[in-house]
Amino acid sequence: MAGGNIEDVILFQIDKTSKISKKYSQKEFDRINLGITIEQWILLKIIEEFEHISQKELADKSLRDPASITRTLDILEKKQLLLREPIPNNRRQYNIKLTSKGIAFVKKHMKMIKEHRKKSIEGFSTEEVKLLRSLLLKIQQNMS
Amino acid sequence: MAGGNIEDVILFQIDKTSKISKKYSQKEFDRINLGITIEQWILLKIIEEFEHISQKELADKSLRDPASITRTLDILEKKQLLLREPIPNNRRQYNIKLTSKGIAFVKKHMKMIKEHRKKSIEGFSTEEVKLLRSLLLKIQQNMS
DNA sequence: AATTTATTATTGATATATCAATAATAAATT
DNA sequence: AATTTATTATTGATATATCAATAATAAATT
Repeated sequence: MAGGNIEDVILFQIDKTSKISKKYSQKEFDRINLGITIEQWILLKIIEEFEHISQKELADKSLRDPASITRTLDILEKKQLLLREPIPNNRRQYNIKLTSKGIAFVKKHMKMIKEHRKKSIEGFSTEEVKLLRSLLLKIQQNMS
Repeated sequence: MAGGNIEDVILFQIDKTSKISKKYSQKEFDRINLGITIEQWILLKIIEEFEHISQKELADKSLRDPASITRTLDILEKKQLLLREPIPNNRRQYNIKLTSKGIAFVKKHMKMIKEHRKKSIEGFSTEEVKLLRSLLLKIQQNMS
């Protein structure tokens, strides 16, 4: 193994794996004219999980910048998939919630998403998945 | 393990790991006023490895879009770290090469980059690194 | 209670990501 | 050799990423 080859760098392979996987899913999204991006889907999914959530929490959970969340929420709000609900006695935050259209949207496409997740670890043993997860968490700790 | 938690999704953890690592490196870049981004560094590194390379090849190796490469190269050319060298008898491609300033730049900061790579897999056995790499490659194949 | 500090969301600026369209031209085909 | 096809780099449009600055206001301190 040559020291100078970027393909030998684990962080490069991690990024590459993430890019390839996102491209795969985005192509499937486009193929069925889903009308949203991967990043938008992830936000919808997080909101669905937590029922209601602030923009700050969304930024933290998705590891994105609050500014970026603001803009993506604008898009999803325009698509009527979610709404910013005012919080009584708190005029600094909103409760971000899915609309009924948003809930139906997530429900409708969850099966496809689960297939992508499954496909990614096809041929893996339970042990391998566990090990992979623990190694990834270890890197996250190392870089935090 | 609940089925509905996005943190349990391997692809999510892979992306998270990549984001955390990039943020770590970018912060270090900014701390020493390096003046470039991670993406820009990666291009410089690939060009350094291959000595000269076309934009198409750069796009393939970095898994980025040719349009994105065009724009990032404009920035790096303005910084005088690289140049687009015309190829005789080929007016469609360029040879992308580092300038002497670019070569010196990569050489100067390579030590820091190697420290980041090392830090990411701190506490890993040789076996674990090998296994992690093979699992990542397997996911890449699954999603290709 | 008044003042100070910290937090949240937004906007502007700049870089990156991706698709589609285009121009130039190299490569393949007839 | 002339024509067709494929490839490469670029530009425009739109989405995302990040930092810095800002406004609003909640929380903490005096």
